[in-house]
Amino acid sequence: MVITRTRIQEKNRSAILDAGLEVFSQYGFRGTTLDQIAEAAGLSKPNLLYYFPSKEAIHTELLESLLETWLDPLHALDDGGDPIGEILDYVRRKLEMSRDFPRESRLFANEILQGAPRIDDNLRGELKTLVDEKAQVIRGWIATGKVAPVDPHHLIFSIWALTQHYADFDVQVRAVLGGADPFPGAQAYLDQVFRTLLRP
Amino acid sequence: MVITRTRIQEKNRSAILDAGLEVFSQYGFRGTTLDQIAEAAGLSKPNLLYYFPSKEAIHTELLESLLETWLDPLHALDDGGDPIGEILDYVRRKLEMSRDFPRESRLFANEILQGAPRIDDNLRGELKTLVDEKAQVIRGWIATGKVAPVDPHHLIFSIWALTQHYADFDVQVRAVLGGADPFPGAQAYLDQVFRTLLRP
DNA sequence: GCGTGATTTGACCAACTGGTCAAAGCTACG
DNA sequence: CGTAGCTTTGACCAGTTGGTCAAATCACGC
Repeated sequence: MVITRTRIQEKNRSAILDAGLEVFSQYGFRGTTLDQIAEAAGLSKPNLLYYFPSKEAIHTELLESLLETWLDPLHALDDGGDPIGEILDYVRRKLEMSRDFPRESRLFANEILQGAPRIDDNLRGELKTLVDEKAQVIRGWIATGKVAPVDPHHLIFSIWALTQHYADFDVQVRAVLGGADPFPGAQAYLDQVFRTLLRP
Repeated sequence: MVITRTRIQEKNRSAILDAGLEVFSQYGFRGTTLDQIAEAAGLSKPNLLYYFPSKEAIHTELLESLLETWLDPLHALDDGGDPIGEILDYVRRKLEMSRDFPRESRLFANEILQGAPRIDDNLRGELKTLVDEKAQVIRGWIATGKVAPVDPHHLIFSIWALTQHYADFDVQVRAVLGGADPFPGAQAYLDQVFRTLLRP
């Protein structure tokens, strides 16, 4: 079954999703109102509900498309590549996502802070499977002496923490830096951290 | 002016603050209702408002007492101590706070995610001052060759990110680990990360 | 330019929200 | 005891919330 959509539908649906991302990522699901989304999207509230059946539906669609793209960089971690280069590339890609898609990062953070009520299954299923698989790859690299021995799970957590921090805690980081763009410095610092950590 | 309080006041005020911490840290300010707090505290809503003038007042009091204690570990970073030992101790203390006071960490994360509307001044003022001061201490250690050359600001950010991650993203971390306690492993991993990073 | 289906909206609703208030209940102290 | 002041609550209020609906408006192929 193919969903056909007019140009108007295309335009308004994406305006709503963009507005929803903006507001949900700041206030979380419960803290967001349909009126806020409607205003950000430049539509009336009943018009919102012509395109989406409920507030929940907007949030669900955002979360789903987020999860899809969120793990792409980890998927790309290649068993056959140069180990340290692969990991440093992963860090770079994740940091770029924090820079280019901070709202998506915050939407995810909000969901987790609330106890992940809507994506708990995904975390325990798809995510865990993927992480376990990549942890095995890293273990292989360690076994052959190409990477210093580290706990692969905590290594992955630390990459998430360090990169997402620059999106999720952006205001704090910029406040401390006096407003300067943190990303160039972050890139260099993270490179240094993981290079020294992983050198065998 | 000394505020005197009866035992009942003492007990109920702290029950409300505890309940508020529980709910605010999960749903943020806007996403939290007085009824939720009242139920968690085991009081009626009017009774809540007998002890605090408004929802805002509960939140403000929580944030203030949080900020006070949140930076204590950083204050303790001692110019005169053993450089690498001082930094590793700071990491340890911050990780212990994530383990023992995860709700406080999440309350703070929620506030920052929302753009820090209530603590922006504090971030740009007190926090920035303290961080700049400690960054100077670290720069001194680097200059005398006691610590490898790293960007001190990003070093501090990375300590915050790595330790708070275990509180703020607890459900995700445990989902991936299959429910196991992450903290012993985190402690060992973070020790390793900063030891290798900072060794001159 | 006309008609049909897509789009938009004002008016509306019940439930919930933060907050008030007067009256009732309770407690400590003389 | 008794009572003055502390504590608790049911009833209430105005504003907000997610969501509905019928009617009005619009866009597009014929």
